[in-house]
Amino acid sequence: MTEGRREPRTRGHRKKERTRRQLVAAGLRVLAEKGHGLTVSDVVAEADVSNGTFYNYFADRDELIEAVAEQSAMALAAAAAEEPVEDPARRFARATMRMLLHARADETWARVMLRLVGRPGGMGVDLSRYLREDLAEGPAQGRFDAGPDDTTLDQVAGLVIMTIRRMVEGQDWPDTPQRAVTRGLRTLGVDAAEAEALAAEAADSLG
Amino acid sequence: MTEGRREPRTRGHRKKERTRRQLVAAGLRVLAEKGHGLTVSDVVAEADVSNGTFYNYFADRDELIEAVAEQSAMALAAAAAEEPVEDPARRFARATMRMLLHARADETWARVMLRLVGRPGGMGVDLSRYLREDLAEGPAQGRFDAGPDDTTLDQVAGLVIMTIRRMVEGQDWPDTPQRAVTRGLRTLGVDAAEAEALAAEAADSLG
DNA sequence: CCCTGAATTGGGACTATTGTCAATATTGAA
DNA sequence: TTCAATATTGACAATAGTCCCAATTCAGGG
Repeated sequence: MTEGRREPRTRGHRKKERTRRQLVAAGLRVLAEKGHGLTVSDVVAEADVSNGTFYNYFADRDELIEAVAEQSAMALAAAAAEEPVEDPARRFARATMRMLLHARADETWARVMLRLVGRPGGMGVDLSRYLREDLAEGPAQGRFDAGPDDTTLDQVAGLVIMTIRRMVEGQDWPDTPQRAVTRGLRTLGVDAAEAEALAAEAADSLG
Repeated sequence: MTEGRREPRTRGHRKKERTRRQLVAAGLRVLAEKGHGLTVSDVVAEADVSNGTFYNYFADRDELIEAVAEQSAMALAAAAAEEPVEDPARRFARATMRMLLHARADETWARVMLRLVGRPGGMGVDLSRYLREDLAEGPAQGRFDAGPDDTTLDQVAGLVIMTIRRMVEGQDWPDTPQRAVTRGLRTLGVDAAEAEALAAEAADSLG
């Protein structure tokens, strides 16, 4: 959107890009260790660059966190995409379940994802993207009853977000992820029985 | 949770509580004027108290913003509650539409609401509360097909949040609020035709 | 191959803001 | 009036974010 350093053109520039990766990697480590009290000072110390350099790559502290989260989310999405699951509904169920279980297992990550909702560009990038792909194929295969219009996408993404939120708040039950996945499938037009079955299957094989 | 000064016991203490209201009021003014670049210094200057006093009432800057947002949301909810609308479905449609239109009209407010999602206690308080009331009556009147279980609540709240988000990002259409309301009603079990009608009615009378 | 100039990145001192704390002032009750 | 509890204050420490200058890199022309 704003800058998005695309396609480093020269090999020199490409080498410079390493600094950004250093910062993101350092951010990930610091975030993992100190949870949410992440400090720019910590990160630059860990990455072994100066304070000023940090702001050459990120507008503010949150933008680094966002980058870390995006990388994390992408790793998850990539893992989901590697599975050769044909049925879009089943793929959706598995990807969503994977995300919810990950959120439950790693609270820091979950909180970061939640914060992303309140950020300008965040999340339209990660969460939605990996959902949109599944949603697009559904109707073509007669799996879902509606195309992935904006509102449907909002609703499914919103369900995931609010479910993560519920888990972070500790107001969840053991079957919260499964119920959320069931809801998501039903929202997409999968009938009740099948939605239950797919969600249960995903919960069994991933949980 | 932590302290929560509840029920001022003496009239003197009650008088002291005025400081908090001063701060929230000042926060509202500053927020309205300087948008998001709100500063604690600005607020304490506006409220005419010292820096230290601020932190007697709020753990950090965001907590004040949260309080301001909560007050705002509550005002909205109160306005909705005053209307003598019997039908829970219609009431839900109107309240939700009101919120979405408000978000569209006041971007600062919308952004603040979005940030609330990523905060510890925020939002479970405001958005959910005013929805829950409507959701609870629906089944009793045979209006909705399901009780307000956690997942349903998550899904409706999530839809509202993501719709606000879409509007803030500028990726909305003129009929985005109406479509979101329709979706919300359908999620609650209202049939398609009726959902359309109620959403349209709400859009007409409030827009 | 080596200059040169433009452009980009790195550095770190500096400013601004947030958040802490111990001392002080105010309040309510006895 | 005195005491205990609580609110207020402003100086202080920690952290975020800015800015300008030095170092590096690249392209192009001797």
